[in-house]
Amino acid sequence: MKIGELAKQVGVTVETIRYYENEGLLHAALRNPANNYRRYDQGHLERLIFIRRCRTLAMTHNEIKVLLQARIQPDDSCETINELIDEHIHHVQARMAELTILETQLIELRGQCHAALTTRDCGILRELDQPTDELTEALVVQSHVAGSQCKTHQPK
Amino acid sequence: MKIGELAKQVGVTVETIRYYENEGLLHAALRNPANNYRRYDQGHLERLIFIRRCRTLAMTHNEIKVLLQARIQPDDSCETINELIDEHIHHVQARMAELTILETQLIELRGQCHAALTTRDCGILRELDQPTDELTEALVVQSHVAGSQCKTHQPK
DNA sequence: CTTGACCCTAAAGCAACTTCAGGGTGTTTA
DNA sequence: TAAACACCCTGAAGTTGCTTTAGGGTCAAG
Ligand SMILES: [Zn+2]
Ligand SMILES: [Zn+2]
Ligand SMILES: [Zn+2]
Ligand SMILES: [Zn+2]
Repeated sequence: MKIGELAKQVGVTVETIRYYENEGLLHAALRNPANNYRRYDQGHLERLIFIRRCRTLAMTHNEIKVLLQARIQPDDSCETINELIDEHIHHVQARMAELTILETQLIELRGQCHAALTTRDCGILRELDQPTDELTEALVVQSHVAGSQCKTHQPK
Repeated sequence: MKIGELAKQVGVTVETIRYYENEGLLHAALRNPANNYRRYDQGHLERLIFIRRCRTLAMTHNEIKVLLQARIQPDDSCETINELIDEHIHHVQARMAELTILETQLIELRGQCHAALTTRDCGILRELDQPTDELTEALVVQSHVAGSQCKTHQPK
Protein backbone atom coordinates (compact mmCIF):
# COMPACT_ATOMS: atom_id res chain seq x y z
CA MET A 1 0.00 0.00 0.00
CA LYS A 2 1.06 3.62 -0.48
CA ILE A 3 1.92 5.95 2.37
CA GLY A 4 -1.42 7.75 2.37
CA GLU A 5 -3.32 4.51 2.76
CA LEU A 6 -1.10 3.34 5.60
CA ALA A 7 -1.55 6.72 7.29
CA LYS A 8 -5.32 6.47 7.04
CA GLN A 9 -5.42 2.93 8.38
CA VAL A 10 -3.36 3.79 11.44
CA GLY A 11 -4.67 7.28 11.97
CA VAL A 12 -1.47 9.30 11.61
CA THR A 13 -0.30 11.79 9.00
CA VAL A 14 2.01 10.84 6.18
CA GLU A 15 4.55 13.26 7.59
CA THR A 16 4.64 11.30 10.82
CA ILE A 17 5.33 8.11 8.92
CA ARG A 18 8.19 9.66 6.97
CA TYR A 19 9.49 11.09 10.23
CA TYR A 20 9.44 7.67 11.89
CA GLU A 21 11.39 6.21 9.00
CA ASN A 22 13.95 8.95 9.45
CA GLU A 23 14.14 8.26 13.17
CA GLY A 24 14.72 4.58 12.59
CA LEU A 25 11.46 3.53 14.21
CA LEU A 26 10.03 2.25 10.94
CA HIS A 27 12.15 0.38 8.45
CA ALA A 28 12.63 2.19 5.19
CA ALA A 29 9.91 1.20 2.77
CA LEU A 30 10.64 -0.29 -0.62
CA ARG A 31 10.19 2.18 -3.44
CA ASN A 32 8.24 1.84 -6.64
CA PRO A 33 11.03 2.35 -9.19
CA ALA A 34 8.70 4.12 -11.60
CA ASN A 35 7.84 7.04 -9.35
CA ASN A 36 9.86 6.58 -6.17
CA TYR A 37 6.71 6.22 -4.07
CA ARG A 38 7.04 4.25 -0.82
CA ARG A 39 5.38 0.84 -0.75
CA TYR A 40 4.30 -0.69 2.58
CA ASP A 41 3.36 -4.22 3.60
CA GLN A 42 1.60 -5.91 6.52
CA GLY A 43 4.79 -5.90 8.59
CA HIS A 44 5.04 -2.13 8.37
CA LEU A 45 1.41 -1.77 9.29
CA GLU A 46 1.76 -3.91 12.40
CA ARG A 47 4.94 -2.22 13.47
CA LEU A 48 3.38 1.22 13.08
CA ILE A 49 0.36 0.18 15.12
CA PHE A 50 2.73 -1.00 17.84
CA ILE A 51 4.61 2.29 17.79
CA ARG A 52 1.44 4.34 18.00
CA ARG A 53 0.17 2.25 20.86
CA CYS A 54 3.38 2.94 22.74
CA ARG A 55 3.17 6.64 21.94
CA THR A 56 -0.36 6.94 23.27
CA LEU A 57 1.11 5.41 26.42
CA ALA A 58 3.56 8.34 26.43
CA MET A 59 6.71 6.35 25.84
CA THR A 60 9.71 8.05 24.31
CA HIS A 61 11.17 6.93 21.02
CA ASN A 62 14.05 5.44 22.95
CA GLU A 63 11.77 3.40 25.13
CA ILE A 64 9.91 2.25 22.04
CA LYS A 65 13.12 1.26 20.30
CA VAL A 66 13.95 -1.04 23.19
CA LEU A 67 10.55 -2.70 22.89
CA LEU A 68 10.79 -2.96 19.11
CA GLN A 69 14.14 -4.65 19.49
CA ALA A 70 12.70 -7.17 21.96
CA ARG A 71 9.75 -7.71 19.65
CA ILE A 72 11.92 -9.19 16.94
CA GLN A 73 13.94 -11.39 19.30
CA PRO A 74 11.29 -13.97 20.21
CA ASP A 75 13.68 -16.20 22.14
CA ASP A 76 15.10 -13.53 24.42
CA SER A 77 13.90 -13.15 27.98
CA CYS A 78 11.20 -10.56 28.41
CA GLU A 79 12.78 -9.24 31.60
CA THR A 80 13.90 -6.07 29.84
CA ILE A 81 10.36 -5.40 28.76
CA ASN A 82 8.91 -5.85 32.21
CA GLU A 83 11.53 -3.57 33.70
CA LEU A 84 11.00 -0.93 31.06
CA ILE A 85 7.28 -0.84 31.70
CA ASP A 86 7.86 -0.66 35.44
CA GLU A 87 10.23 2.25 34.98
CA HIS A 88 7.83 3.99 32.67
CA ILE A 89 5.02 3.62 35.19
CA HIS A 90 7.35 5.40 37.58
CA HIS A 91 7.84 8.18 35.05
CA VAL A 92 4.10 8.71 34.91
CA GLN A 93 3.69 8.53 38.66
CA ALA A 94 6.55 10.93 39.24
CA ARG A 95 4.94 13.44 36.93
CA MET A 96 1.58 13.03 38.65
CA ALA A 97 3.20 13.70 42.00
CA GLU A 98 4.70 16.90 40.60
CA LEU A 99 1.38 18.01 39.23
CA THR A 100 -0.43 17.29 42.48
CA ILE A 101 1.91 19.65 44.29
CA LEU A 102 1.51 22.16 41.49
CA GLU A 103 -2.26 22.04 41.73
CA THR A 104 -2.19 22.65 45.47
CA GLN A 105 0.11 25.63 45.05
CA LEU A 106 -1.96 27.12 42.25
CA ILE A 107 -5.19 26.79 44.20
CA GLU A 108 -3.56 28.42 47.19
CA LEU A 109 -2.37 31.18 44.91
CA ARG A 110 -5.80 31.62 43.39
CA GLY A 111 -7.22 32.00 46.89
CA GLN A 112 -5.29 35.24 47.30
CA CYS A 113 -7.82 37.09 45.15
CA HIS A 114 -11.56 36.67 45.03
CA ALA A 115 -12.95 39.94 43.72
CA ALA A 116 -11.96 41.89 40.66
CA LEU A 117 -9.65 44.49 42.17
CA THR A 118 -6.96 46.65 40.67
CA THR A 119 -3.80 44.73 39.89
CA ARG A 120 -2.10 46.88 42.53
CA ASP A 121 -4.23 45.17 45.16
CA CYS A 122 -4.35 41.69 43.64
CA GLY A 123 -3.04 39.16 46.12
CA ILE A 124 -2.00 36.85 43.31
CA LEU A 125 0.52 39.26 41.89
CA ARG A 126 1.84 40.00 45.35
CA GLU A 127 2.44 36.34 46.03
CA LEU A 128 4.11 35.84 42.66
CA ASP A 129 6.59 38.54 43.61
CA GLN A 130 7.97 36.26 46.33
CA PRO A 131 10.86 33.94 45.49
CA THR A 132 10.09 30.26 45.16
CA ASP A 133 11.04 28.65 48.45
CA GLU A 134 13.88 26.19 48.29
CA LEU A 135 11.87 23.25 49.56
CA THR A 136 9.46 23.55 46.66
CA GLU A 137 12.25 24.03 44.18
CA ALA A 138 13.87 20.80 45.32
CA LEU A 139 10.65 18.87 44.78
CA VAL A 140 10.79 18.92 41.01
CA VAL A 141 11.43 15.40 39.80
CA GLN A 142 12.83 14.04 36.57
CA SER A 143 10.13 12.66 34.34
CA HIS A 144 9.82 12.75 30.60
CA VAL A 145 6.05 12.52 30.64
CA ALA A 146 5.06 15.73 28.94
CA GLY A 147 1.81 17.27 27.86
CA SER A 148 0.56 18.24 24.47
CA GLN A 149 0.52 21.82 23.38
CA CYS A 150 -1.86 24.42 24.74
CA LYS A 151 -3.62 26.31 21.96
CA THR A 152 -4.87 29.12 24.17
CA HIS A 153 -1.58 30.62 25.21
CA GLN A 154 0.42 29.89 22.14
CA PRO A 155 1.89 32.66 20.00
CA LYS A 156 -0.19 33.56 16.98
CA MET B 1 25.05 44.10 39.35
CA LYS B 2 26.53 41.95 36.60
CA ILE B 3 24.75 39.00 35.03
CA GLY B 4 26.57 36.36 37.04
CA GLU B 5 25.58 37.95 40.32
CA LEU B 6 21.94 38.23 39.26
CA ALA B 7 22.01 34.60 38.18
CA LYS B 8 23.38 33.51 41.54
CA GLN B 9 20.84 35.53 43.52
CA VAL B 10 17.90 34.08 41.64
CA GLY B 11 19.28 30.60 41.10
CA VAL B 12 19.34 30.42 37.32
CA THR B 13 22.17 30.23 34.81
CA VAL B 14 23.43 33.30 32.98
CA GLU B 15 22.35 31.66 29.74
CA THR B 16 18.79 31.56 30.97
CA ILE B 17 18.90 35.27 31.73
CA ARG B 18 20.23 36.15 28.30
CA TYR B 19 17.60 33.87 26.81
CA TYR B 20 14.82 35.64 28.71
CA GLU B 21 16.04 38.98 27.42
CA ASN B 22 15.90 37.59 23.92
CA GLU B 23 12.39 36.31 24.49
CA GLY B 24 11.21 39.67 25.71
CA LEU B 25 10.51 38.45 29.23
CA LEU B 26 13.26 40.57 30.74
CA HIS B 27 13.93 44.10 29.56
CA ALA B 28 17.28 44.52 27.88
CA ALA B 29 19.85 45.49 30.47
CA LEU B 30 21.90 48.64 30.19
CA ARG B 31 25.46 47.98 29.08
CA ASN B 32 28.70 49.14 30.58
CA PRO B 33 30.14 51.10 27.62
CA ALA B 34 33.67 50.08 28.51
CA ASN B 35 33.21 46.34 28.05
CA ASN B 36 29.64 45.85 26.89
CA TYR B 37 28.75 43.87 30.03
CA ARG B 38 25.09 43.89 31.07
CA ARG B 39 24.22 45.85 34.20
CA TYR B 40 21.14 44.94 36.24
CA ASP B 41 19.16 46.80 38.89
CA GLN B 42 16.58 45.97 41.57
CA GLY B 43 13.76 46.10 39.02
CA HIS B 44 15.36 43.40 36.93
CA LEU B 45 15.93 41.27 40.00
CA GLU B 46 12.30 41.47 41.09
CA ARG B 47 11.01 40.81 37.61
CA LEU B 48 13.23 37.78 37.23
CA ILE B 49 12.07 36.40 40.57
CA PHE B 50 8.50 36.83 39.39
CA ILE B 51 9.23 35.02 36.15
CA ARG B 52 10.91 32.13 37.90
CA ARG B 53 8.06 31.80 40.34
CA CYS B 54 5.66 31.55 37.41
CA ARG B 55 7.89 28.99 35.69
CA THR B 56 8.02 26.76 38.75
CA LEU B 57 4.23 26.91 38.55
CA ALA B 58 4.56 25.56 34.99
CA MET B 59 3.25 28.61 33.19
CA THR B 60 4.24 29.19 29.58
CA HIS B 61 6.13 32.28 28.53
CA ASN B 62 2.94 33.57 26.99
CA GLU B 63 1.01 33.18 30.20
CA ILE B 64 3.81 34.91 32.05
CA LYS B 65 3.85 37.78 29.57
CA VAL B 66 0.19 38.42 30.31
CA LEU B 67 0.91 38.57 34.03
CA LEU B 68 3.96 40.76 33.55
CA GLN B 69 1.86 43.16 31.53
CA ALA B 70 -0.76 43.33 34.28
CA ARG B 71 1.97 43.78 36.84
CA ILE B 72 3.00 47.12 35.41
CA GLN B 73 -0.57 48.42 35.01
CA PRO B 74 -1.47 48.93 38.68
CA ASP B 75 -4.80 50.60 37.91
CA ASP B 76 -6.18 47.92 35.63
CA SER B 77 -8.67 45.38 36.85
CA CYS B 78 -7.11 42.13 37.95
CA GLU B 79 -9.85 40.10 36.29
CA THR B 80 -7.47 38.97 33.56
CA ILE B 81 -5.10 37.63 36.17
CA ASN B 82 -7.75 35.70 38.02
CA GLU B 83 -9.00 34.18 34.79
CA LEU B 84 -5.52 33.25 33.65
CA ILE B 85 -4.79 31.45 36.89
CA ASP B 86 -8.12 29.66 36.69
CA GLU B 87 -7.38 28.53 33.16
CA HIS B 88 -3.91 27.44 34.11
CA ILE B 89 -5.28 25.38 36.98
CA HIS B 90 -7.42 23.69 34.35
CA HIS B 91 -4.33 22.99 32.28
CA VAL B 92 -2.76 21.22 35.23
CA GLN B 93 -5.92 19.32 36.08
CA ALA B 94 -6.45 18.27 32.48
CA ARG B 95 -2.95 16.86 32.36
CA MET B 96 -3.47 15.04 35.64
CA ALA B 97 -6.63 13.48 34.29
CA GLU B 98 -4.69 12.27 31.24
CA LEU B 99 -1.97 10.81 33.40
CA THR B 100 -4.43 9.04 35.66
CA ILE B 101 -5.85 7.22 32.67
CA LEU B 102 -2.34 6.52 31.44
CA GLU B 103 -1.35 5.03 34.77
CA THR B 104 -4.35 2.73 34.80
CA GLN B 105 -3.60 1.53 31.30
CA LEU B 106 0.06 0.95 32.03
CA ILE B 107 -0.67 -1.00 35.17
CA GLU B 108 -3.17 -3.11 33.28
CA LEU B 109 -0.54 -3.65 30.60
CA ARG B 110 2.07 -4.60 33.18
CA GLY B 111 -0.31 -7.18 34.57
CA GLN B 112 -0.07 -9.15 31.34
CA CYS B 113 3.32 -10.48 32.34
CA HIS B 114 4.55 -11.58 35.75
CA ALA B 115 7.34 -14.02 35.12
CA ALA B 116 10.41 -13.64 32.97
CA LEU B 117 9.33 -15.49 29.85
CA THR B 118 10.52 -15.34 26.30
CA THR B 119 9.41 -12.23 24.46
CA ARG B 120 7.39 -14.55 22.22
CA ASP B 121 5.18 -15.34 25.20
CA CYS B 122 5.22 -11.94 26.87
CA GLY B 123 1.66 -10.69 27.29
CA ILE B 124 2.87 -7.11 27.27
CA LEU B 125 4.17 -7.29 23.73
CA ARG B 126 1.04 -9.04 22.62
CA GLU B 127 -1.15 -6.32 24.01
CA LEU B 128 1.00 -3.60 22.48
CA ASP B 129 0.39 -5.18 19.09
CA GLN B 130 -3.27 -4.22 19.33
CA PRO B 131 -4.39 -0.86 17.93
CA THR B 132 -5.26 1.84 20.42
CA ASP B 133 -9.02 1.80 20.76
CA GLU B 134 -10.79 4.91 19.56
CA LEU B 135 -12.33 5.77 22.89
CA THR B 136 -8.92 6.02 24.51
CA GLU B 137 -7.53 7.97 21.60
CA ALA B 138 -10.31 10.52 21.95
CA LEU B 139 -9.53 11.02 25.63
CA VAL B 140 -6.31 12.91 25.09
CA VAL B 141 -6.86 16.49 26.13
CA GLN B 142 -5.07 19.69 25.29
CA SER B 143 -2.77 20.76 28.07
CA HIS B 144 0.58 22.45 27.85
CA VAL B 145 1.73 21.15 31.21
CA ALA B 146 4.77 19.15 30.28
CA GLY B 147 7.35 17.22 32.19
CA SER B 148 11.05 17.67 32.42
CA GLN B 149 13.39 15.39 30.57
CA CYS B 150 13.98 11.78 31.44
CA LYS B 151 17.69 10.98 31.75
CA THR B 152 17.26 7.22 31.64
CA HIS B 153 15.93 6.79 28.16
CA GLN B 154 17.60 9.68 26.50
CA PRO B 155 20.24 9.17 23.85
CA LYS B 156 23.71 9.54 25.46
C1' DC C 1 52.39 37.65 31.81
C1' DT C 2 49.83 33.94 32.14
C1' DT C 3 46.12 31.61 34.49
C1' DG C 4 41.41 31.48 35.66
C1' DA C 5 36.98 33.49 36.31
C1' DC C 6 33.84 36.04 34.07
C1' DC C 7 31.60 38.37 30.04
C1' DC C 8 29.96 38.56 24.87
C1' DT C 9 27.44 36.65 20.38
C1' DA C 10 25.49 33.45 17.23
C1' DA C 11 24.22 28.89 16.19
C1' DA C 12 22.98 24.28 17.10
C1' DG C 13 20.81 20.65 19.95
C1' DC C 14 16.92 18.41 22.48
C1' DA C 15 11.65 15.53 21.57
C1' DA C 16 8.38 14.51 18.64
C1' DC C 17 6.44 16.20 15.44
C1' DT C 18 4.17 19.87 12.11
C1' DT C 19 4.50 23.13 8.56
C1' DC C 20 6.41 25.11 4.59
C1' DA C 21 8.67 25.68 0.16
C1' DG C 22 9.24 23.85 -4.18
C1' DG C 23 8.38 20.37 -7.34
C1' DG C 24 6.93 15.64 -9.57
C1' DT C 25 2.96 12.05 -10.57
C1' DG C 26 -1.52 10.35 -11.85
C1' DT C 27 -6.32 10.37 -12.66
C1' DT C 28 -10.35 12.75 -13.97
C1' DT C 29 -13.23 15.77 -16.33
C1' DA C 30 -14.65 19.87 -19.08
C1' DT D 1 -6.07 17.33 -24.52
C1' DA D 2 -5.30 20.31 -21.06
C1' DA D 3 -6.42 22.06 -16.71
C1' DA D 4 -7.73 20.70 -12.10
C1' DC D 5 -7.01 18.13 -8.13
C1' DA D 6 -5.30 14.56 -5.18
C1' DC D 7 -1.36 12.45 -4.00
C1' DC D 8 3.72 11.67 -3.67
C1' DC D 9 8.75 13.41 -2.98
C1' DT D 10 12.80 16.08 -0.39
C1' DG D 11 14.86 19.21 2.72
C1' DA D 12 14.57 22.82 5.88
C1' DA D 13 12.52 25.45 9.41
C1' DG D 14 9.23 26.10 13.30
C1' DT D 15 7.41 24.60 17.88
C1' DT D 16 8.89 25.26 23.75
C1' DG D 17 12.20 26.49 27.13
C1' DC D 18 16.03 26.17 27.65
C1' DT D 19 21.23 24.05 27.42
C1' DT D 20 25.42 23.38 24.97
C1' DT D 21 29.02 24.54 21.91
C1' DA D 22 32.19 27.39 19.32
C1' DG D 23 34.90 31.25 19.22
C1' DG D 24 36.44 35.16 21.25
C1' DG D 25 37.04 39.58 24.53
C1' DT D 26 37.83 41.44 29.79
C1' DC D 27 39.87 41.63 34.18
C1' DA D 28 41.95 40.58 38.73
C1' DA D 29 45.43 37.79 41.05
C1' DG D 30 49.91 35.52 41.36
ZN1 LIG E 1 9.05 6.55 30.37
ZN1 LIG F 1 -6.86 39.38 41.40
ZN1 LIG G 1 -1.35 27.08 31.54
ZN1 LIG H 1 7.07 -10.05 29.95
